[in-house]
Amino acid sequence: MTEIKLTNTATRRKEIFRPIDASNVRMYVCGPTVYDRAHLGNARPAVVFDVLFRLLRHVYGPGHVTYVRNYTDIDDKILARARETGRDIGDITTETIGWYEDDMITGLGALRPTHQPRATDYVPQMVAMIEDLINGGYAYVVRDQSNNPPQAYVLADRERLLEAHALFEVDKYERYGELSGRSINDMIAGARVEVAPYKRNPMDFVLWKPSSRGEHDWDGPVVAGESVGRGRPGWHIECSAMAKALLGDTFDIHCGGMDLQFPHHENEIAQSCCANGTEYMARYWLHNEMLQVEGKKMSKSLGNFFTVRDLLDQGIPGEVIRFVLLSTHYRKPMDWTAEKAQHAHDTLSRWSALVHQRPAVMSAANVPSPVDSILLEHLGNDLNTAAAIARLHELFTQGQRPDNEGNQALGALYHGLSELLGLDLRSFHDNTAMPTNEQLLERTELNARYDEIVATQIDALIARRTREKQRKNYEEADRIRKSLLTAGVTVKDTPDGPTWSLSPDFDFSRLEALE
RNA sequence: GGCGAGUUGGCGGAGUGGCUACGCAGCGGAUUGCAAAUCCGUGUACACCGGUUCGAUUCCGGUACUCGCCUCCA
Repeated sequence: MTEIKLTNTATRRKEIFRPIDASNVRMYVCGPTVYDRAHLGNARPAVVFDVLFRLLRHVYGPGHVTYVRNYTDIDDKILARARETGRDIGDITTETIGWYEDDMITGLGALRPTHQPRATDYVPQMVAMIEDLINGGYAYVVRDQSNNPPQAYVLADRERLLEAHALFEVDKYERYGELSGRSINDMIAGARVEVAPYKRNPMDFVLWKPSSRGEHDWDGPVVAGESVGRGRPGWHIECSAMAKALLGDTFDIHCGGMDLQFPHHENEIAQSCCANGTEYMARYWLHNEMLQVEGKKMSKSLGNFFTVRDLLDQGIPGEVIRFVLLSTHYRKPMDWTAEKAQHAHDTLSRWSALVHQRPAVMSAANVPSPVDSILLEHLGNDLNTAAAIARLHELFTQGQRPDNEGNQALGALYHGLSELLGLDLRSFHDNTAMPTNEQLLERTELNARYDEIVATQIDALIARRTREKQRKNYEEADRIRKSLLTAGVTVKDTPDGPTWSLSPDFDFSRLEALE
């Protein structure tokens, strides 16, 4: 059996993965808050941990891995969006979830997780967990009686202000801070947390909070026969409750972005361990590093981000996005650049062209075959997707041989790529240059229509050249190709006929001048 | 202020206490009517300063720089 090693944030070491129950390996990934399109940074964990899911399925069997990725569908940002647009919250979240699945599953080729729970479907479980925490002495209920309520509150909300918060008391969990390597004292020293006079410790975090509008709320926890009041769950308890409901009190692997390590994951551990009475929540904690765009941090507040849909709409195939995301190890910061997209595109084009040329490989594509052991070894080594891709390059070189050995190498390339990295070369067809960042930003629907007209004219010219070639009139054929090249159109002859691609400096007006 | 990560050849990007990563680009050659693709060959890279060692890019310590988290964020 392939050995899988994973870098465990909890121990800061690379460890050999040993499942709690090999017949049901359980993993949880913190999913998106569904109020808007997923951006490129959201795609990184979705793609990287999809590879982990594929690897676990390969090693333990597809029926023996349970993968949960949640949807946070109740949150301040969603409420704000509903208020801004006047739309129903359920409409917004349902639509956004549809987008997410279009982008990640259809667009980027991620497998559908076993369960994709919506937080709002698990509120009773959250309430029960909060009750356990309060009854166990790990959490407390306070009423916010501060004299200066935020301006946002209107008179009608005054009553709500007296509704209670349920807070987790971090001092009651001695291992608080262990995952992120912080002590509570350190955190307080440099914390920029809101000063909330009703907190026993500034680091205490909310489990249940009153709704400011009395809408979209639920019956709260009941302690000693008395209700805490209507409201909604805090963000952290959502994941604890969903993980418990679908994976059990403890499970194998918990994944998410580095930025969630603290406070989100720290809080999840505190809640789950205290409520469930367990030593640990998950055995292995995996965190992916952040993604930047052209050397700058991508963040919503800076407004410099691309959504996955932007890239897909503007001519970058999902396979290219996925390839770029996997070409850097998940624990390293990675920079998204247009140049990388171009390189990824060129590589996939070459691989796919060769695979398409081999009937033997194509006809065997649907037949299961052993995955290349070196490839598997790289992936088992803490998801070293970059090394795995290097191995695929080697298989590609071997695959150039026109004999059976070449076919086998190519078959290994094909199968490894499709099964473990999630990239199917058969569906990859693209011959255009990747857009530059400027083009990405400027392209519009109008441009797309314009491109179509250009394509028609280029096709016509190439057809002319083909005719001239057939008449062995090479001079004329070369003249046409050279002219196209001047305009930024590169023509290549392949066994299946000529294809063309545009260079970034393609200029339609120069093409017209040739006519 | 607290916590943490990183710095590899022109670029991207793995990895290792001594042995070619890999890809792109470049250069030389082969092949193809010419191109493209492909093939072969080709680069004494590991931020800096110390230490450990027979030997360090790889381990330890320090310096510099970059970045992230601590606040909704993957």
